[in-house]
Amino acid sequence: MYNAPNSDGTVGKAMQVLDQVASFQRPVRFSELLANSPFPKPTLYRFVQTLTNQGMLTFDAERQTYSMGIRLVSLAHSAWRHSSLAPVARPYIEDLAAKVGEAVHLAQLDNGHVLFVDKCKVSDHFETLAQAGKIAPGYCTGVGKAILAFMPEAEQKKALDQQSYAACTPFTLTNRAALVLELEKVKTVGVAYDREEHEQGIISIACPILTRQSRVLGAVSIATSTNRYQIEDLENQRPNLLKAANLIGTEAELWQFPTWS
Amino acid sequence: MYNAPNSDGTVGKAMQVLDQVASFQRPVRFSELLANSPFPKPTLYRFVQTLTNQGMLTFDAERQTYSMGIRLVSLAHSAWRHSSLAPVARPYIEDLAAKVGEAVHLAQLDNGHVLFVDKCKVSDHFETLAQAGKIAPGYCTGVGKAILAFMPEAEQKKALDQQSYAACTPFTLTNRAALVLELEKVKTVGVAYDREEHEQGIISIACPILTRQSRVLGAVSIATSTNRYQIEDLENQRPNLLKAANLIGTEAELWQFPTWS
DNA sequence: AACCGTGTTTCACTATTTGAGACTACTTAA
DNA sequence: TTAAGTAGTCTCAAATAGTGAAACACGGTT
Repeated sequence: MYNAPNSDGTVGKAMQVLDQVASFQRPVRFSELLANSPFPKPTLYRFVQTLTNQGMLTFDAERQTYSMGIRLVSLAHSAWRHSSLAPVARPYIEDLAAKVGEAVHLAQLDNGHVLFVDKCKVSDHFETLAQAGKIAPGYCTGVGKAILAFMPEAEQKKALDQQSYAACTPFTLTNRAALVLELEKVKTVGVAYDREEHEQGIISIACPILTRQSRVLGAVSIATSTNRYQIEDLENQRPNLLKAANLIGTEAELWQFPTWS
Repeated sequence: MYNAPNSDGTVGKAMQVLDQVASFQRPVRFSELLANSPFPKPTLYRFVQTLTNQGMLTFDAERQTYSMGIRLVSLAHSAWRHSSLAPVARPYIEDLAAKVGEAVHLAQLDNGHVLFVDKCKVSDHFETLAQAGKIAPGYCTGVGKAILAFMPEAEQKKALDQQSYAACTPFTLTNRAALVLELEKVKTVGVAYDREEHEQGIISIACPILTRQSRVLGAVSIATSTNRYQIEDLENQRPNLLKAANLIGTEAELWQFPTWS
């Protein structure tokens, strides 16, 4: 997903290795990495060593396995605090979650994929950290469609090319044409719906977070289960959702001008 | 802090640049970076370009500023899930926080510095993400001392060399000898106290999380303010703290976690 | 028009990366 | 016990990628 067609140098390759380790979702041995690696043995070996030195990976000497290093957690702390909408949006999504009594998601788009940067659910607050950082496809989620619909055309085109259009559920839009049509509707209506397109039984209403210049920063959504509500019920929350998105948008804008206005 | 005495190659330098951007705690212009950089202009320029391509940094074209990229958030998500104590410890520290009604911290040691991987505070649950990833010194925090005291001698020596021994408050132990003495006490007593050594008005009781083989994985602490309680009051929570640490230790072991050193 | 401060590009020079292969250490099979 | 196998580490000449002084482009000031 990140491995650009033409890599940029040694650093790019190292990042590729990082991704690879991450993709295993568990501690991994050198030989396992090697088996799925485009790099020859000594090259991969050096990368892994370097990354370990740097704290981007950690090596368990007992088990001879590598996993993601905690330096990443600390770098990401910084990223989250200073490059995501989450810190400014926090009070608003909390508020919204409390008001509607359902899960509220906050997302940004990252290379065509929806990155959940925060989540707020009244019933169990502690799911938060586990969810922030999660990645989902853009073409079949409410937040994804909301962001895509409001992107500048050139960027949108690029992002649309990156979607897989795999059928997550029977309701998923599985081709680009259908998605484009849907996005047009989203743009005129102002909100996007996820009608069980990503996960069966889960629906959501999402709207983009825009600056005053109509640049899309991210999206907020209210998600719920079909056991409890239907799309029509979510529709009732639309004013609340729009208000929250609007507040976040204006505040984020202010926050982007720290000293020099 | 991470830039090993002798850097490892291009990748190491790139990471150094990442750290530098992170250290600004805000979007930063190229020239600002250049001013504090050991690298000549074009070199730095290329690094910044590469890192941006890779999604490790993001560039705001309007404002001409760089900040940490959201790819880091997604990589860190993986790190947090698979290489930190947090996921296993979560239920226990929540439980502990609820029982004692004070903030509970969970930390690991990373290159001599305490990395807070989780935090739980009954009054406001949502501070969590903002706190996880925070870095504090090892020599003047409860969790830091608890971890240091129980480290294998060789590693401990290395970690002690990395402390700055700066006086955060009038109560800080400001030299290695004093700290070593304290650590010995900690080791015999089994818990460490932070007597306003890091921040004035903040005290804590901390204890290490150990495996059955007495390998130290991290530490938990209960922190409070001197406005409400004294060290003696925290002492009463000792059984609860030890029990939680013990439970986390055994559970973490089952999960077969890697070492961090 | 001349000047200055950013940010970007060029290009010859050089240091780093590269990877086939050799080597070690440890495990399994005979 | 030795032989064969497997995972991990090291070496070194060749190739590549990184380096940075200098020069360029661009917008804003004086």
